[in-house]
Formats: sequence, C-alpha cells, structure tokens
Amino acid sequence: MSTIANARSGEQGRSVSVKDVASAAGVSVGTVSNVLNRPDKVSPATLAHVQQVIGDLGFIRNDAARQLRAGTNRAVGMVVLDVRNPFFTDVARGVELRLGEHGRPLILGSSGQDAGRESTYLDLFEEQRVSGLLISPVGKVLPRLRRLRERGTAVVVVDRRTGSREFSSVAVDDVRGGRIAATHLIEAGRRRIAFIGGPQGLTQIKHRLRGAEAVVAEHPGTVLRFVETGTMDADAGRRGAESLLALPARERPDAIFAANDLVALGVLQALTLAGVRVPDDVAILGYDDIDFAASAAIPLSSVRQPREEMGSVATDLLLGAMEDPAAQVRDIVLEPELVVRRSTTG
Amino acid sequence: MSTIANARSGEQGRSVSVKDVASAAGVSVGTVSNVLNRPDKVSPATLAHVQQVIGDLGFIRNDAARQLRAGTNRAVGMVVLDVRNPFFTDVARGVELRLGEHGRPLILGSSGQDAGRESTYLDLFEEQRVSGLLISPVGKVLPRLRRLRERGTAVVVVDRRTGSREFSSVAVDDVRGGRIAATHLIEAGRRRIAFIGGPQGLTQIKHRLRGAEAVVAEHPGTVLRFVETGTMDADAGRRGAESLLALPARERPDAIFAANDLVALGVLQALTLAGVRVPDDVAILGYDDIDFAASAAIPLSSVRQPREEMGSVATDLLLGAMEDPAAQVRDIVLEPELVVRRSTTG
DNA sequence: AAACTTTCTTGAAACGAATCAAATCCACAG
DNA sequence: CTGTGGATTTGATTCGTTTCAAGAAAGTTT
Repeated sequence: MSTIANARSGEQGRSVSVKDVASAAGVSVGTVSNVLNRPDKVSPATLAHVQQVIGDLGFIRNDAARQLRAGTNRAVGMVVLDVRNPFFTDVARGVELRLGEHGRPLILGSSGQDAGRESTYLDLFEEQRVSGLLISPVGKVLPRLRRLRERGTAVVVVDRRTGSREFSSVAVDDVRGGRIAATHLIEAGRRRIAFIGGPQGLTQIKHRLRGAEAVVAEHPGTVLRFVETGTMDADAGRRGAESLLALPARERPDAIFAANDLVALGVLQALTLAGVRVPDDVAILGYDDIDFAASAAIPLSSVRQPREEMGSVATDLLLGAMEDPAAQVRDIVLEPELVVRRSTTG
Repeated sequence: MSTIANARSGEQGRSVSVKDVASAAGVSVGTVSNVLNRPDKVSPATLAHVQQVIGDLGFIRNDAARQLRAGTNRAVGMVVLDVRNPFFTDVARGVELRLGEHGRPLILGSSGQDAGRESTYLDLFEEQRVSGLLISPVGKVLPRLRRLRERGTAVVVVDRRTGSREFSSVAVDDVRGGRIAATHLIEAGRRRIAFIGGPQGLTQIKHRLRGAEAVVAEHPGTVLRFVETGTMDADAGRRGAESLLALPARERPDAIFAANDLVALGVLQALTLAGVRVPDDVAILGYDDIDFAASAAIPLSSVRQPREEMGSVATDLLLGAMEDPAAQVRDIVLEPELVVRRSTTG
C-alpha cells in the first residue's frame, strides 16, 4: 500500500531536503551542503555521486532556509517610478544584466509615483532582507533608507540625488542635457523654442529647463517659453502642443523641446493631426531616446540618457557597497548625448 | 562602554527578533507571533502594548524564517516574454493589482524569448518556493511545470495554450482577432491586404492569419498576402513595409494588418517616410492596442487585447488553484475588440 | 463558592540548510 | 610499522518564526 503511494508521482509529497539527499547518497548533510556551496572542498568521486543523487531525487534547495541560516538574501530590490515608461524598464534591464553576472536576482517594483506603493515595496524588501536596494525615491523615504542601511542593506539612489550626502547615486547631468537640446535647436536655425513638461517641482525638469534657458540667454534673438504640464506622458504632450497651436501665428514656436520622449510623441501627434509639418514648420526634440523615439512616424531627435549604463553603474556602486559597507559615498553623473534624427533636421 | 556602543545608532547591530520584542514587552514569543498573525486572539491591552514595543524597537519580521516555518512563500512568480513590450507590462500590472488586493507580492521576470533565461527564472522560483506561477512559456518547460505543481506550486499559463489539458490558461481568441481585423479592413473598402508578422511558428500568428484568411476567402475580390518576419518589433514592421513598397504599384496592398502594434508603428514610419499617405493610400491596423498605438502620429486602429483583464483573470485562476489544488483546469478565452482610430478611416 | 466555560498566554518543538570544530582518512616520510 | 600533515567528512548546533497542546486567568452558571 505505502509502496503504491510512494510510486504515485501525482502525490504532492513533502519536498526533498538535504537530509534525504544525504541518506540516499550515504553521506552526511554537511557533505551535501559542501557539494552545493563549495564543490572544491569535496572529493571528485563524492561530488559526482552526490550531484547524481541530487538530480535523481529532483532536490531543489529551499532558499528560505538558506537565507535564514546564512543571514542574507542574495536578491536585490529595486523601486522605479513607472514600469510603463520604457526609460525605467531599460534602466532595470541594465541592472538585471549586471546582477545576473553575479548570480543575483532582481525584485522589481514600480511605485507609479505613489508614495504609498513605494512604501509597500520598502516594507516587502525589509521583510525579505534584500542585500541591496536601488531606488528612485518619490516620497520622504530618507529615514527608511537610513534604517535599511543600519540593518545592513546597501542603498543606491538612481536618477535622482538625495540632497544629503548619505547615499551613493547615479544620475545624468540634466542641466547639460538642457544645454545640449537648446544648442542643437538654435544651431538648426530655430529661434522660438517651447519647453513642454513638468511638473516644475521635479529636479530633472528644473535642471533641463535651466540648461536650456542659459543657452537661450547667450543667444540674442532667441526665446524660450515654458509650458508646464502635470504629468510627463503623451497626453501631456498633446495638450501642451494644442495650447501652442492656439497661439497667434507670430508667437508660435518653431521648435519644441519635450521633457521626455513620451511627451514628444504626444506633441508629434498633435502637430501631425493639425497639419503642421515636422520638422519644416516646427522641430521636435525629445529626451531619453527610448526605442519608440526612433520608431516614431517622423523619427524623433532626442537627448539620449545612457539608460542601461545607469543601471549597470548603479549596480556596480551597489555591489561595492555590499562588499564594503564603509565604502565611500559617490555621486556619479553621466553625460547625456544628442541623437539627431528627422524631427529636427529639415 | 557597552552603553555607549548601544547608544550609537550608526551601529550595524543584529536585527531585532520576536524574542527581543517579547522580552521587552514582558510577554512570550507566542504572544508576539499572535499579535503579528492573529491580532483578534490577543487581548486589546496586550495587543496595543506589544504593537507599541514593535514600533519602538523597529522590529521587522524576517520573512525567510516565516516562510521556512510556515512552509509557504506568499509571493507569486511570473515569467513574461518581454518586459520591453508594453503589452506584457500591462498584463503584469493587472496581475500585480489583483495580487495586491490579497497582500501578495509579485516577482516578475522577463525571458526575452530566451529559453535559458526562462529556465533561470524557474530555478529561482523553485528555490523560493513561490506559491504560484504565471508563465508565457518559451522553451519546453512542461516537465518543469509538472514538477512545480507536484511540489505544490499552482501554475497558470498566460497568453498561450499548452496543448495538454494539464494547466489552466488565459488567452485571447486570436482567430477571432484575425477575423475582426480583416472584416474591418474590407468593410472600410480595402481589397488588397497584407499581413506582416511572424515567425509563423507562433500559434498566435498562425491563428490571427487563419482568421484573416477565412474572412478574405468569404469576400471575392479581396486578397491577403503574408509577409513573414523573424521578430515582432518596429524594425520588423519597417522592413516588411519596405518590401511591400518595392512591389509594382498594381500589386501593392491598400491595407496592412500588423501582427502587433510594435510592428504597426514600424510600418507607419516606413510608409510616412516614403511619402505614402495613411490611411488614404494604405490603411494600417495594429494588434494589442498598447498605449503607444493611440499616441502614434497617425493614431493607430488596433485589435485590442484586454491586457489588464488577462492579468487579473489569470490571477483569479491562480488564487483558486492555490486554495484548492484539485480545482478544475480551465482554459479561459477572452474576446478581442476592435478599436477604430485614424489609421484605418480615410 | 464550586464547577464550568471561554478567553488569553505560554514555551518547547519544528522548518531546512549552513557552519565549523572535531573526527577520520590517506599518502608518504622516517 | 609509526608518525605527520593535509584532505575529506561528519553531525550537532544555529538562524527567527510559527504552531499548538497545555496551562492560567477571567467570567458565568448553578
């Protein structure tokens, strides 16, 4: 009877443990553990035999137990602002690839700009005792980040600066990006530039705008108008463009610098539907250079942020901090780069 | 001396455990556990007091230990084909929202169509003993799914059918989608339709094509041409469109049905750059109805797949199977829906 | 006030793998 | 044949929770 039960493979039996492997292989649990974690300490014969048994029994290490005893979760947590924006999935991809090289999984969460959801993810990561955390903060999370660090979790801030000098960070020079954008448009012969994006409260927006303003100030005869929007999606771009189309012809801009590519796509749509020619009548310049920018009906010029690189650099900082908690705090600033396509070159 | 050390908050001390909470609160560990897991079994006074202490000490439950003892990870794992395709992030979003209602976290992995990466994620999920798994399979994973199920992990297949009747699944009726697409184009007065997408090996492609072919067969005077591509991204669309542009004028299609919206965007770009008017000269119809379809320069008509709904329905099936492992296997087929925009209506 | 209930609280026993000091094995020199 | 040192292997102990039978306390009924 019991033989039959054991033979039935549909059974939902207790899963195989190191102990089972050990007795089946005729060795001690310590040896099985060594086979798993330091194969070089085990004689070749034993190693092969135990691995064989592990395969036969279909043993899979219980990570919860490993983690409890070892005191550390190999996983790294990441909270991004919005997984629906390709910018962030690209950064996350950079992170995941680099972590993969170190055999570490990534647990990705999206806050959707919501402080509550952000907090929920932080709870999760704390309970999971992740070994590292990458975050683009939304709410006031500094105290929590400090607590995480006290508990031994390395923390790196991505695509932002915390202001305090407590955590390493990786960001792109937005003032520079703003300068690059304005310079390009002016060199392409444009004089009346509109910047569409917002909210102005975001550091990124402020900086990009400041950079663009500085350049415009250096070029007499050029003007910059700021059209603030509440969000940074295609809809915002559409609305922003429509508000510009409503202006008297003489005041209309001949170039639009969008806060990001999503906004730029919205702008492109609104202009196209209104019969405005791009780039002939109005040039459009995006920001980020997500894949969709290159795939737009009129390929979008864009200020490229090195997205995957941000991810991999942030990961390197994190891995460094994980190895040596006393490692120096570093703020790495990457350079944006202009990618010229059809939308700005008549 | 030791007092000073304790007072130093920069210390990276061993973290607070239930035992610490218990002794600080003057109760037993059992009570602390009850406060955490069945607050209703604890007297209000004790409850309040213990919660206070938990807050003061900054206690955070160690999930690895919880999991080890309880034998179950609350998390659900999901492997999608490609996080960079908004279709999948939308499905994942539906999953995450529904899981959130049950206080369960989602661990999301992207296989990128690569059987190796898919397998790595399955390893991870097995080690983590996730309680449920949602997957759009790439490689030959049936044996592994069976094993996972034997171990007590519920499994639901998303956006595919396994063929075998072993696992519940959620998919959209692709033959129907193909019919809807062709019908719409023909009713809009188009006669020469091209279907761009591939590879043909994918069931989805086969079905959409079959549906479209059936409709064309029912309408004398209409023809369908299949342009196979290796991938399903914008680049494939671009190339497919270019190959059609190379045809002699009389053979050119007056409508293009793209296998998905990414492909459709690529088609739109190629046609726009070639000076072909959309929809006047050629209509374009996409599939999926991702947000970018609505945001294209010429808003794309598309066969909408209920993405978030797929996610939530799949999650419901999964939660059901988790509660009752013997629950009946169900294949749920959702209906696609036509969304008409500018790209198909002259 | 005794005899029951019902409500709370207790604390020892898991869960499964990693660790590490101690035991055993083995090859080889003396 | 003994002794030595390095290479392997052993197995009891530990990690932090949850669980649950049993005990204590408080309340109710007779």
